[in-house]
Amino acid sequence: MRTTITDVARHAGVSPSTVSHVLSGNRTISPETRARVQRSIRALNYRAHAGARSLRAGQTDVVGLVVPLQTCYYQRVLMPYVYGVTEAARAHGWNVMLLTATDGKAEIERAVYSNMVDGLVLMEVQLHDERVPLVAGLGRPAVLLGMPADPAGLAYVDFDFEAAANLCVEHLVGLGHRAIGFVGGPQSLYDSEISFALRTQTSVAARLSEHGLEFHGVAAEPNPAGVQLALRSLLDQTPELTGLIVKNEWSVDLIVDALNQLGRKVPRDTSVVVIAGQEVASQVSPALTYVRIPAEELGRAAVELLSTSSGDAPREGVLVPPELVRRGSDAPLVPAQSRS
Amino acid sequence: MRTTITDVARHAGVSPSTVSHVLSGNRTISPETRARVQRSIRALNYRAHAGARSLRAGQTDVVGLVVPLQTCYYQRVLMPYVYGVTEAARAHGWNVMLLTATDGKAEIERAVYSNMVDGLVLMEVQLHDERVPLVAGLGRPAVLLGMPADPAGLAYVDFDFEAAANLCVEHLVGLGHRAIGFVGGPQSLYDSEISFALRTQTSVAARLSEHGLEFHGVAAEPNPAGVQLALRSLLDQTPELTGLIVKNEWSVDLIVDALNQLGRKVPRDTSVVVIAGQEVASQVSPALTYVRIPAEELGRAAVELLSTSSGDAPREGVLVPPELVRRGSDAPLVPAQSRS
DNA sequence: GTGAAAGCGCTAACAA
DNA sequence: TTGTTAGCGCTTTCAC
Repeated sequence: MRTTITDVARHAGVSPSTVSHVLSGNRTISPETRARVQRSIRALNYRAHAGARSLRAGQTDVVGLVVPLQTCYYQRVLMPYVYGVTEAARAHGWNVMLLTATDGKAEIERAVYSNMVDGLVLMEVQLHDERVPLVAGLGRPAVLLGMPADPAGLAYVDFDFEAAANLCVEHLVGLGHRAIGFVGGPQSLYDSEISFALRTQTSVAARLSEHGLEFHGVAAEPNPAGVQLALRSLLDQTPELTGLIVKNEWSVDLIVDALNQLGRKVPRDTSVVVIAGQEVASQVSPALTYVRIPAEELGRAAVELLSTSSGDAPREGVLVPPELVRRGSDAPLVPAQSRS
Repeated sequence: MRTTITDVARHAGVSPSTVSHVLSGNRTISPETRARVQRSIRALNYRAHAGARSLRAGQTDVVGLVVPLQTCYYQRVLMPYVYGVTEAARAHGWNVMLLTATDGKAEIERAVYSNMVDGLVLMEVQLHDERVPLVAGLGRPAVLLGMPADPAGLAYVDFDFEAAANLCVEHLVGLGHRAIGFVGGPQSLYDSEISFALRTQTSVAARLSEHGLEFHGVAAEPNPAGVQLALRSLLDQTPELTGLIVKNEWSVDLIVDALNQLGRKVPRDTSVVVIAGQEVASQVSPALTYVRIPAEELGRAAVELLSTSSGDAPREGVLVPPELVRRGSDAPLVPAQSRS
């Protein structure tokens, strides 16, 4: 049998409402009574029934985390976001329910309409994401972890991939490079219009063009063969490339190898700058110059924003600015004829 | 205002109990009434209030997934398990609540005693895990995703790491290798007695000893420097090694490189066999001979086991047998003097 | 085949 | 400062 608030009340010799108020703290209780009740709570190991509480209070203290897990190979990138979200949620006294929306909208609707969650955090937001208008119409606090083309009045948090792309271009151009290539994620990311993938690529192209430079990009599938294929095709078509911007979590540990196999030394022949999460970038040897995606912080920020979005005012987005860390895979351009 | 069962009843011109029975299906309802009610449900977009239902029914249809996320660098390995668990849970009509037990037992107790979850799946089980006796005493269905020293009557699912270790040893011995080294996970895994880490290492040592061979093992920290350091120290102490068994998710993509840098070609000088999840092993170039850890299947199996553990009978464990896949990083031993 | 009504455990408005 | 009580939305026994 469950321990109920009535059990505690009986044990402490008070009424249930007194116990309730000791718990919630919104009534002045005499110190003695409070102490006695708390002792009983401890003694009986009492916890309020979450269902009853949510029925009565109309809120659950649960955040729904919507993660489309079907993109299997993307999983290793997702975990730090999840971690950030759950940590921040706990700090607010909230629990996290995993909504792996393979059926897309249905699961979200169910969770909200059946009052299982108070609010939502959406991960893996696409540029044109059908979940965004759906969630916007739900009338619940919701935060997008990723920037869509139209946030529909929802708050969002994202890494500033445009600025990151620009930073990479400026860095390489500043080192004298004029022929700069781009290695992007798997084609499927672009097909499904995953927000960051498109934004990064577009910005690289735009900023190169501002410098009067051409854009040379490839998509690389998430495996060794795919990366090698992509690199080869890129360098076959444009052998004069001396700078490489890489936004592809799966190629990071392969890129230097692949370049070596194509007869290019890093950074002597080719400078490489990577945009990636820390856990990816820091695994690699030799250390790569990179722009870190602060996944965990982004997850945290999403929950913080959620805690603010109870109001009805349409919320704006937050873009976290990038920072470039030099780690030795980049070097000033040396004219070909003067190389040792 | 929420849509309630009473709203639906009114809309359909029946009583709430009729609606309830249409939903649950445990009463014979005339086809016309059923159709009318279902139309109303559809029309009003009705979903039962999860809290009310759990209050009344005494169950939540929620599974608590206990993931100690604090071991940050371990995150990339965890996701496939999470995926398997959530998929299988959905198939049972269950939701998944993420319990990132940084405070260990407190969060588990809270979730159970406040009736937020019907059952538990524990990940990252340690050999002597304080959560195991705790959960065993909770009287709720629970499954361990990992084998502890004493399951305390709880069901568990795990990969058969002993068998995997044996398989690796036998394979290398079968190829003629007599000096075989072992590269294990970070020291912290052994310190916290993470079950699989200890079991693997112990089994490798035991099986080697059965063949009259010595055990030479190192722990490697999860970064390039750590792996190189570990390998160097291993090969400094035992330069005659020609076979290497690797159970370290972070070194997989570094091991061949590191061996090259130490002047050893794979598989000519050194044969390498890896125990790792697919998403790790398949990312590497050149392809490594490996024993795949079927993380997703293990997650699924845990939930299946949970669906069976409603009974009170103490449950037994399931060990999933390993399989070795040859991919080219191993070769028969060639005596040193006959090498080209 | 269907309806009325009690009660799951909790909170808060109302009483004292 | 504390107790009494109604009712959140649902299921299910009991009655018809």
